[in-house]
Amino acid sequence: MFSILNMSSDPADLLPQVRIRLAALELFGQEGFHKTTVRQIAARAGVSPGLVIHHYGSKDALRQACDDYAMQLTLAEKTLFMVGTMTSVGSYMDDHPEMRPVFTYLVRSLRDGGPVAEQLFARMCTLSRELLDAGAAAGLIHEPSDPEATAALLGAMSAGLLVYGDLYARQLGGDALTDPPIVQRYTLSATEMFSRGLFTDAYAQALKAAAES
Amino acid sequence: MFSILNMSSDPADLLPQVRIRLAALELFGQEGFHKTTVRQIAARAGVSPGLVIHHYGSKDALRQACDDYAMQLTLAEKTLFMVGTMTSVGSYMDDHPEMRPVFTYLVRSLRDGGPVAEQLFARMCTLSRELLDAGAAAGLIHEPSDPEATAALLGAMSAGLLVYGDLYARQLGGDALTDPPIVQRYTLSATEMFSRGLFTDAYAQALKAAAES
DNA sequence: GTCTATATAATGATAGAC
DNA sequence: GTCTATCATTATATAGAC
Repeated sequence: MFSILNMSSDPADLLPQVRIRLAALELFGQEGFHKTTVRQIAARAGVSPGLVIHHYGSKDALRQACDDYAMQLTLAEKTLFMVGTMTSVGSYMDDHPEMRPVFTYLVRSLRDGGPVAEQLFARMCTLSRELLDAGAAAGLIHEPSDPEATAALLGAMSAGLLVYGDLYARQLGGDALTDPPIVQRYTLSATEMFSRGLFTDAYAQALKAAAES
Repeated sequence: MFSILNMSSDPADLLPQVRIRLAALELFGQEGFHKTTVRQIAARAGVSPGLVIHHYGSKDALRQACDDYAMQLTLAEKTLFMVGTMTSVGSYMDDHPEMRPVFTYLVRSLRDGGPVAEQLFARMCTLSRELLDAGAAAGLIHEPSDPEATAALLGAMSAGLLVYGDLYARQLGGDALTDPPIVQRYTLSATEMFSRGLFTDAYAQALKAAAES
């Protein structure tokens, strides 16, 4: 029920508990956990500092609530956090603006380390592995000799692009990874790198021989 | 002069100023700037908290001193921080154990963001570009159609491997990226990915056509 | 449930003796 | 240069009125 009334875009319609959690999610994501104070969260949520603690017990427990909330939301979104689908993050955010703070929060968590980062990273590796297997089955991808290691490598690369997307874009004279000209150059160069490859055959064989010895 | 006496391995031989900076470098690198307190730094350096501030003026200025020190040391080390040479980091650290805290500090800085992270990232992109050009000139590497974007992509991937090397290794059942079995699997899978490529020709052409439209 | 006011602890930084 | 002692600020968390 209430499905028609759902999703009011006015924050004032939300319960204080929820406003507090959303405010914390935004601030933790933008400023980091340690730099964010309970008072800032309270101010942004429009409540008193005491109420923040009253509802969540402690600042740490509030972070846990944000972790749970963010992970729950992204478990439903399989396509996020993959190097191959990185370019579609921009349009996804345009369609789901309410997910932007969640995305920012998770990227920040990935940077800060901790349990959420481990979960996210493992998830990115699993997704990479699934895409790898599906692609191989469909004849789109050469089956790697060590799929597990290849998937983990793709996971680390995806994480790097997620965390350093802005620096990457700035290196190319843009503002964000989701800017159309940046997306274009990213897609073309990544496709090139992942198809033709970088190394010539002679170089690859020399490297392989050296590694196996 | 004093070259023969140089490099005492006993921390107690160092000036308090230097011990303080080294202690801060280690703690900032391991725990992060915000979580590290002046008192912790003082305790590790074996001095009083007051002396830390007396020598460096403020905690922020002390961080700046660590930044300068770490960057100065790595400017001399061209080979560090490259995806291609990632596997040699382990043996490099074995030969230069005094560089390990510096390495940890820089990886932490890369995670925390800020000016040092930007410098490091830009440097990794520049190094990637140089290796790309040199490899192309030597006939080891296919010249990319967009070398700048390709170098930036390699920079982001390198950063990801640096920051998530431990998670990558754990995903493969190891402890650290520098463990021999992990190095072996990394090298083989990366060589494969960067030579034969992942995508089949048909898939690559389809992707390229979609991106150019 | 929500607020105001406050307790308590820890922090960065200072002052002054030696 | 170095220490001890302390200040002033800020943080989380609590207590009690409404």
